[in-house]
Amino acid sequence: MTRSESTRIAIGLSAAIVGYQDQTPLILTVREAQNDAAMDMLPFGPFDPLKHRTIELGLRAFVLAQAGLELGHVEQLYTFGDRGRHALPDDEGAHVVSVGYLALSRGAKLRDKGSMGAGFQPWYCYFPWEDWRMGRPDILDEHILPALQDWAQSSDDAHRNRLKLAFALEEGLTWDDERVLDRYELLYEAGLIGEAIADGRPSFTPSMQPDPAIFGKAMRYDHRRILATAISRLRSKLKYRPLIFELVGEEFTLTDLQKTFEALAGRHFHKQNFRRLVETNALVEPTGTTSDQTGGRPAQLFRFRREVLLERPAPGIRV
Amino acid sequence: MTRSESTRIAIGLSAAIVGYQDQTPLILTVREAQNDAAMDMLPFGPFDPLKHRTIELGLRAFVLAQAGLELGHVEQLYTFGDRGRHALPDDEGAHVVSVGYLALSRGAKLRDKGSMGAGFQPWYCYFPWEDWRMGRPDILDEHILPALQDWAQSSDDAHRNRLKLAFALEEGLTWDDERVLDRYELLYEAGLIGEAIADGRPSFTPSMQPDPAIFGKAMRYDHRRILATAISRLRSKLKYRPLIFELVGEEFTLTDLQKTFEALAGRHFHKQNFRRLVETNALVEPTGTTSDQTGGRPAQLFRFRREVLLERPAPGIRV
DNA sequence: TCAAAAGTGTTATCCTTACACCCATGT
DNA sequence: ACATGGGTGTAAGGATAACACTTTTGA
Repeated sequence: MTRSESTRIAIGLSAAIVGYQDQTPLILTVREAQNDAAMDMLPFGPFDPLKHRTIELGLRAFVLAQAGLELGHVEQLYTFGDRGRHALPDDEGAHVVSVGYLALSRGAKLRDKGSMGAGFQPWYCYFPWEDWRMGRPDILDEHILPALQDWAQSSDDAHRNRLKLAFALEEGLTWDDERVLDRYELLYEAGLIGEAIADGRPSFTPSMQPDPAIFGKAMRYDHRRILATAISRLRSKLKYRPLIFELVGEEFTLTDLQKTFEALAGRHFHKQNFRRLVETNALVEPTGTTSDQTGGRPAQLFRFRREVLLERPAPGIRV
Repeated sequence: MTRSESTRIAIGLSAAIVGYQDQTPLILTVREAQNDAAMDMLPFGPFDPLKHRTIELGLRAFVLAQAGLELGHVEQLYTFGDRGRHALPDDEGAHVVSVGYLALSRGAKLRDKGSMGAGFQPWYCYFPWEDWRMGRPDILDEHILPALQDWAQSSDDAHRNRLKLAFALEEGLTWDDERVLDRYELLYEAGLIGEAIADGRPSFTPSMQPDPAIFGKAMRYDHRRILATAISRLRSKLKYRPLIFELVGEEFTLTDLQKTFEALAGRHFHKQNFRRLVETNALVEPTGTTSDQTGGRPAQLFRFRREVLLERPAPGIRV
């Protein structure tokens, strides 16, 4: 109950900053050379309560300073305090608690190929199995699930059941786009991804480095876990908050909007139902103009009806 | 990006530990004498990463040491890092980041009247306007809403709209039992509750101390805000996770279960619909025995079907 | 005239909500 | 007999999921 015995600890901030361009959800990563390969991380930095009144303000400031980005919606994800969570290169015995954030940013542009430093990267290159827009990914049945099943065989019931639910392995279960974190954690525990090997976990297939085309690109520290948390949260929140409008332009066609939504959710939606939901919830209003950039019939342009925020308790698109 | 420049900070843990007895949701508070009154706080203490591998383990340990309680379900709520969040009595310039937790505990017993120290207290004595089980609380229309409306009159549109949504002030809007935090924050911003006065906020009615029978009992620091967050989270989570079974005994009647649920949600549910949901989701199974403690027809006893956790992706009771 | 994409009408189904009613026990 | 609380059937209304179809442009 006494406060004075507290240990002094360093607070780190990690940010999953989401953008969107050309039907591709993007995530801001910092790329670093590492013995003739490259390693990605999320932007992260210290939180200094002397300089910033709240953690969120600290985050906005360091992202602005480091990447020149103004953030829109920002929300806290989770605070990790694991001691042996990761070995820091410059760790002189500081104990680190790290606070993860999700943020949205307009006008993101894809990183130049081969560039280092900060840049936006398609998020599915870290989670290829999460993109079902071209149908169920082949890598699931060809590589991921066999490897996971192998591991589960020699594991316990609890693991087998988590596997069953997270990957919808039984008749009657359906793939839940929100379970990104569950699936990532299972892959980690099974020792199938780079981070597990880096953390010195007993790997089930220790002989080979996991193929990034199958198991995704590894990230430094636990940053891919934070990203998984961010995607889970965003996919879930889109259903009851109009966050999607922070990623499209001021004016957009309904197809634009749907494509953006589908890119984030990683799956397709029924066109008519999507439109009805948007209309029923009064989320958009026509601008009166049309766009002929479509290739076919020109599309009506819409804008976000900001007023919904004042009218409805939970405006979103639950599909 | 460099870690070494981090400021050293103390990490505090605050826990909202929920129990249940006799149709009353309880919360563990620590009561302290304060110039011939008493002041309640949540149990809180420092997190020491040298002693505990994760924050959650640290929390379990300090609750066990301090209150002798074994916790069931534990989940993180939010991390606050406000500089001027509250003045600590023994603050020698330490900057505090505090991590809030929600936890459930079986077998809680109501605090002895007048006792000091740790004990379970009905949570509605901190939020009397949140208990709608005996109908819409009179204090809302008689005191709370008039005071809030007064304040909103001299405030801006954003405040008026938040007020409208949080308290369902218009035809077509319904009281949302999950918006506990929204409502608390409005009362705080309006300067209507004790904490706002303690924090030196400009009070709208500075002349009188708020009546605890109307505006609830104040708590130390921002602990009532953490409790509001906990209630919001718990009410929401009950709808898709079977947490309710951590608060009832091994065996229970369906009416017991419903009463517990209603106590937490702060409102009544349709008996048949509640039962159908419990049955449809296969959450319980009959033990085959009956209880004649009921006063009327003896009731069948049920137990939680643990297997649902392995079968269904999101088993809960959405009413 | 055809391809491409926009945009719409309608139905079958399920889930939610609420009504009204019956049942088994103690006093 | 009747009060008390346990326990159930069923119908109305609304939300959801999917079908197939028409419209408007550019090439």
